[in-house]
Amino acid sequence: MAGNSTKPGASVSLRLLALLGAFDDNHRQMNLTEIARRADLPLPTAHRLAGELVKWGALTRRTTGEYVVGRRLWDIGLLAPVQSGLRQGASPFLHDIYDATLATVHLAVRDKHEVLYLDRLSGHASVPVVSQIGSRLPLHATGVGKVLLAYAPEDVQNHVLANLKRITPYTITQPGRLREDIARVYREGFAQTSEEMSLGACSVAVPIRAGRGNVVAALGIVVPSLKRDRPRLVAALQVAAQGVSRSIAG
Amino acid sequence: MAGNSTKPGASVSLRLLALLGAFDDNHRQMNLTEIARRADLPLPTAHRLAGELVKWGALTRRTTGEYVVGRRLWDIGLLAPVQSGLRQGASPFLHDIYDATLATVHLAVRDKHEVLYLDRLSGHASVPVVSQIGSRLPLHATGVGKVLLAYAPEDVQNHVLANLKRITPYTITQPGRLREDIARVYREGFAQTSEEMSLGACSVAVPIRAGRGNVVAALGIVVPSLKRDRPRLVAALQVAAQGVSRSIAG
DNA sequence: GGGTAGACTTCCACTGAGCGAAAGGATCCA
DNA sequence: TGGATCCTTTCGCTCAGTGGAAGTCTACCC
Repeated sequence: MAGNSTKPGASVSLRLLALLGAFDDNHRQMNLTEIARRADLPLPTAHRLAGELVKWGALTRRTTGEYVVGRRLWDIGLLAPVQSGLRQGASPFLHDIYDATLATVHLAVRDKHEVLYLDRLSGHASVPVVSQIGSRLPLHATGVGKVLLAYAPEDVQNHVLANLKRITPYTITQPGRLREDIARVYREGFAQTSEEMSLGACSVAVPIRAGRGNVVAALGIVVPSLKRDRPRLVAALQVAAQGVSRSIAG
Repeated sequence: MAGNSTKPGASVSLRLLALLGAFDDNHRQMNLTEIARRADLPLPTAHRLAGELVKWGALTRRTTGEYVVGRRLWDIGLLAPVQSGLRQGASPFLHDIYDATLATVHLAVRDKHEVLYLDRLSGHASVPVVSQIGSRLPLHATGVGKVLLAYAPEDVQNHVLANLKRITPYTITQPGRLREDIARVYREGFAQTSEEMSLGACSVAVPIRAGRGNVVAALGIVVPSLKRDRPRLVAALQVAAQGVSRSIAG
């Protein structure tokens, strides 16, 4: 850019985007100093750029001085065709499952080596869960994640199996055990977890297939405990998954 | 910016943001020429900037050459605290209404002189409606809009009443009639429309209040026709709106 | 009330990043 | 073959952007 930049090669655009990229799931609200640090920009630069973003509506500045993502960016973000066909097709079936089970229901896809949550339904009485629409969680510790992992290409499986991070005491961190687990998922057509992602939460999930069998997404629910409910939950999920498949095929 | 710009005063940031701003509800997918025209940028400039946005993930380029909003922007947009308290608090109640009525359910707020849809539920059998999450519609032609208008400050009401655009043959375009209508809404606590926004769709809506009475949002449903169902629908909505109020207060 | 620390804002001289007219491809259709 | 439409690249000019430094503001402590 112009002038005496300390980092020639970084364009204004990149700086601006770096500034936006400083926001994530765990940093939804930051003061100027923190943004500058995370975006790796000098403070005056961050100040100027953030000011422009605020003026346009991409960011909003709270009265406390902290910055948050603005409504205009929310607007534009919603225009993204992030699986919009899948999401729209699946929406009614998510309700159906919710009605039948009153559990938190998830629709997720694999994004590289993580689960990306596309949609989520939860009611008055559902277990509190960490996932939010748009958030990403590890493949190996969630129900939908295990499903997506079971049907993922081998290189993805290998990468994930080589990096099993412990999240709770019950997270599966031995590659061998997880490999067995996802082989079972592949055979039986559903996955389950027991407090592997968060204590007090168990989950069941099934694949959603498009056309001639390839898995494009996963449908799952989170409940406080599985006990003898599992067959019923799996059945409900499988019926719904079939419906979603038909819906996105048409 | 640097160089021989034809429009001194327009910073890179503004150009970049103008490029993003070219996308809206009716322009989710555009070729380079159209983006350049809508953003009011020379084509080579648009090309360069769009390239940077694509590289970062703010836009995605389809194989056809058309640009769409990218997943990364979707991600970041979802971090916006756009009434997230309201949306989370209201979500279970939207389900309740959906379960009770099987109609399309809306949660909306007023954004300046328009309705902004925050959330929407619709099922297998719902009437097709134009609204989407994040979209804006006129205040005077929708159920939720009339509610929000009825409780809006006088200057907003005046502005809207002075600009009543006809959308269907049944849209109310006479200021006098609409003023009466919203006075009735204020008195009776609910609004209705009959094919004023789209043919074959009627709606009922009620206000959601925060704390000591001020209206912060509206809850509405869309059905093919009202007939004698109205009292039942209004009752369901009012119960849910009470619940939302309590939920966001706590 | 003086001192110190931390975060935010403004200033300004230097300069290379960004600009866009123009030219060059690519693709399509008649 | 020739025109139409869209996309991509080039290149020399120049001013928008940069960030160190200085100034402001608030909070907290002794």
